[in-house]
Amino acid sequence: MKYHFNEIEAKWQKYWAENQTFKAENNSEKPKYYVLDMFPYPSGAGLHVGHPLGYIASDIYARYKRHQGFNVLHPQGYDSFGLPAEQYAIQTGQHPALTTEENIKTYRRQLDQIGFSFDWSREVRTSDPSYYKWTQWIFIQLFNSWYNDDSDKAEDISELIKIFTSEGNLKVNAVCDDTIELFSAEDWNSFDSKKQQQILLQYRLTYLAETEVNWCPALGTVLANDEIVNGVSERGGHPVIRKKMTQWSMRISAYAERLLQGLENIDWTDSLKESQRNWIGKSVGASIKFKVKSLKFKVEEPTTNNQQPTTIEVFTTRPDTIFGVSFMTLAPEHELVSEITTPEQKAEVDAYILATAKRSERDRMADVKTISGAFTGAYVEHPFTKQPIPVWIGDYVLAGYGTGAVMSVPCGDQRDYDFAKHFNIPIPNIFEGADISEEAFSDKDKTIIANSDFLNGLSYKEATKKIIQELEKLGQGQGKTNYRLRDAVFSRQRYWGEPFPVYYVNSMPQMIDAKHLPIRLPEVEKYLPTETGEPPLGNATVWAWDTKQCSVVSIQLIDNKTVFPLELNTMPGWAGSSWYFNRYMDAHNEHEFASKEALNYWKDVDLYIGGSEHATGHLLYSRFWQKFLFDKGLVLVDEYAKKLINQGMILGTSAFVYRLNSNDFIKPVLFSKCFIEKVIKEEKSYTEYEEYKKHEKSLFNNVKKNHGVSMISSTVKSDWKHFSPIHADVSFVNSSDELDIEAFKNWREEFKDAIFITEIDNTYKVGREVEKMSKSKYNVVNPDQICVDYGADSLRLYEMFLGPLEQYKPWNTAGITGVHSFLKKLWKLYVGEEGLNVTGEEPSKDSLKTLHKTIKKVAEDIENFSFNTSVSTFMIAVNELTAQKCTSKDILEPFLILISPYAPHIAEELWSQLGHNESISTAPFPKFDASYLVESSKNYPISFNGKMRFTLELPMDFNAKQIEEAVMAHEKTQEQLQGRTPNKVIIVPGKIVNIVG
RNA sequence: GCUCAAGUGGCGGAAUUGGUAGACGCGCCGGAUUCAAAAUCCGGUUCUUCGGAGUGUGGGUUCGAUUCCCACCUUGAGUACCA
Repeated sequence: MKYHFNEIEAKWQKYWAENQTFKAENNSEKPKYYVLDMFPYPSGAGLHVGHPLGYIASDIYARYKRHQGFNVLHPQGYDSFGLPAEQYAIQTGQHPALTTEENIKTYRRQLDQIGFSFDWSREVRTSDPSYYKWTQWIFIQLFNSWYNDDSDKAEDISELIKIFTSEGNLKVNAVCDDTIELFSAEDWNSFDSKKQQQILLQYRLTYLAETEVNWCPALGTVLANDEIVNGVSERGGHPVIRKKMTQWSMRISAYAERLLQGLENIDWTDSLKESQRNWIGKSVGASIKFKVKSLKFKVEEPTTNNQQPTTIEVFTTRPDTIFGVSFMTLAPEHELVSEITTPEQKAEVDAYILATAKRSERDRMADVKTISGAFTGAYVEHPFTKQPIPVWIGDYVLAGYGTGAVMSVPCGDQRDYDFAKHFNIPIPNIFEGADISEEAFSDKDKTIIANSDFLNGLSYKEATKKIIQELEKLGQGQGKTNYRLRDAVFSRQRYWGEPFPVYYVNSMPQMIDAKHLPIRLPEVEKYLPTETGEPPLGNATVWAWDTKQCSVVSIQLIDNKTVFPLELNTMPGWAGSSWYFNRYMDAHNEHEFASKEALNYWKDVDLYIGGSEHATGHLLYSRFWQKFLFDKGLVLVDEYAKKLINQGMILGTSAFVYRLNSNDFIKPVLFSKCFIEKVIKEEKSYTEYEEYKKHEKSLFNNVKKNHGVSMISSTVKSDWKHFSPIHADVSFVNSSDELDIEAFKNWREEFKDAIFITEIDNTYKVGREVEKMSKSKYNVVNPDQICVDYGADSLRLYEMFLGPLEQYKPWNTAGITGVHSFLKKLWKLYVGEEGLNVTGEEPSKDSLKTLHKTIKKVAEDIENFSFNTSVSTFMIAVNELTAQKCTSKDILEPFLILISPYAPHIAEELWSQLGHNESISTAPFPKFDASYLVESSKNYPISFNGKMRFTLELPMDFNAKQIEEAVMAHEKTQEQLQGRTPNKVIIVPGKIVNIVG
């Protein structure tokens, strides 16, 4: 009986589906274990061999945990809202829901054929109304919450209203907009409803605000910072400009400190935690207020009735250097710029602002070295020396960070230093013993302050502490911690996303009552923005909220009395993926996003596997939402994933043909790899060069003869080095790098008549290079064909065998024959020509040893996520058992359980052939017994000065003295020593012998 | 620039606490089987001037270093005027 993998795999995939083998129950005697893969977006291209890598690893772990007696939750679903389906809809008119449905079908078929142990009964899709109902619901909870810094958690907005009603906002310690005005209870109660709503918006965890956004005109949408790469959109590479728009934002900044601290308690990779720390960007320093002088030496008289002079607030991490301030710099966008600029400087300042606004983010980044700025004509007063300090604007100061203003200390900050040099601003030195003639001195640890009044002689730490005290006394500053983390824009001008459960009364946003959710995505004629520049939902005809009927009605009924316009933006991609891991616990609950019982049972994800590209997007936002849900008592843990592993990317091995760049040939001329290599060698080796010249001659003669080219012009020869490598589809190339010329010719019209300059043996060899796997590089390898040719078990084993899970590694289909023939050997160990080979025979000592060392190694490997080494271990074990002619059921049966997480189909089949009626999936993992590994002797490596020269078999129970005697008496020892007496003999019993001297 | 990974045969990689470097597989070479091919099986495969040398380079610690320390080089990823 042969190993018919296709039949076996189809049979067991059907069995698992029909018997719901991997369905997880929400209550069980067994301990729980939750294994999760990062949410896939079902793209139209389907899976390539790189995608399942993480899924295979998590599947092995999930199956292993079932063998260990855990109740395993291993779900899968789709992050099915997103831009590609929408862009396809724009191009073809096909509804994104249809495209998405088809893509999901393809994905599902591909996933099923690899034999994953997913519990498909819990599948979720973010674009399904029964799912996004709860995304909308969470949005409403965020809207109805504010962040109380005193209790350090989110609280209900009704609590805040109570405080406002009874005592105003003077004592409220909340995370809110910076521009909040102070009011008393009387003020609050006298405000009209609109004003009250405006104020509350400044506190809510999701709020509507005019924000400067990254607007991409080509896509007609706003992009998040992490969707922009090098100043252009990540998708499509379109230019991005800055624009002010009214947008929903998420007050993630409220959670900055907790998101940072939370990293200490989770077992995620260090590089990922580091990225999140950088992204949160905590810096400790002080905020300092500088009073603006209208005239050069006089503080401006208060003009408003609140009796406060205009001040500029700065954030600095070096308040200790305050006596080194020689100018102030504001971002050109700073709101005080127009107010403080003097009439004489107005023209210059306006021109500068205009120039910087025109420059795209990309331009600004491209030339960081160009120093530019303008003097406003205004001065501020130094809080201690009372000296005037000129105020400049410069685009090296970012409006979005800190207060958008810096106190410039050129002696201590390189950018301030460069700016001062460029504009001839004085650079006072306030550091003892520091040389600032060439560059700024920014070493905090070596700082000793000088020329700074009461700070003289102090270190950075001492001076910082002292100056903050002094600033507080003056009421002009305090210690402050700043975070780089910005509030996240939550509006997208797109169609294919979650609609907001929001309508507008008197231009103020109102939440639709949760009981009317979901608010379904309306139908539209076109998926583009409207002619007036509104988002695609502006095309919807039935998109207004009737507050009487509590339903979505035609926009023609809008009267702004009982029928109001609905929000036209949709939510971003990260909305649905920020909480899906909780939904899997209770995927079909219609009354709650998940029941208390389910949440209490599963609690959190024990193992989360996915790509590191989500480090600062999904993985930060989802932690934020989880913390919010935790504050509201809706989930039981504030970090949802205990352990997270990043799988590395599988890279493609691209194939290249080399086209000669010459106009002398009408047809493309493609050169085989050997010529290219010779060209490279040309400069290196004379003999090679001569040989190559001979080649060249016969080559061109050949070209002339076969292709009727009568002349080779001299330009061709001078252009000889100029080849263009062109990607060839890897499916035309065999394992010896030979190109299927006919297939290549038929591939694309332009190559139909191409002239191929082959190797001497008439084969055409392609060049190879490792690159990211992508359609455009024609190096994508599809798992479907591999499953047909070698089977899913081979694919699973091979993906693991390639190398460590976390590493980047190139795919090479040729190598799969190794694991495939291993599976055939495994099969043969159990099944012979006439049927099953397995007997009730007593196992041999050697076979027991093989089994138990395999149990030990495989268990350790899985615990350490070292799946590649397990595959080697299986190979070794099968080689050994075959050599031992092992037929014993006592060995072969437990061995199947070991391999079942990796190659589940073959394991199930052989398991059933051994007479089991139940699936192998929950068979208990074999127990390791160390007694089978005890050796009676050890083959000692005998080293001389650390170099191993020979080995010597000695009894295990020899002590150091006996070993030494045996070694010294050995003839090879004497041979090595050549009469010398060793200085020292190091003996580690059971390990090594090292003779020194 | 900064942060984080990683550098081992022709290739993917192994060596878990410092103790026989190159396991396992691919590829390649030789052989068996076959009319032939595929498949299968067996043997070999770091380099070598056959003394040895050897884990990116140069130092160091140690009886002993792929493993620990210092400096540097290269590659990849992330981030970037963050005050």
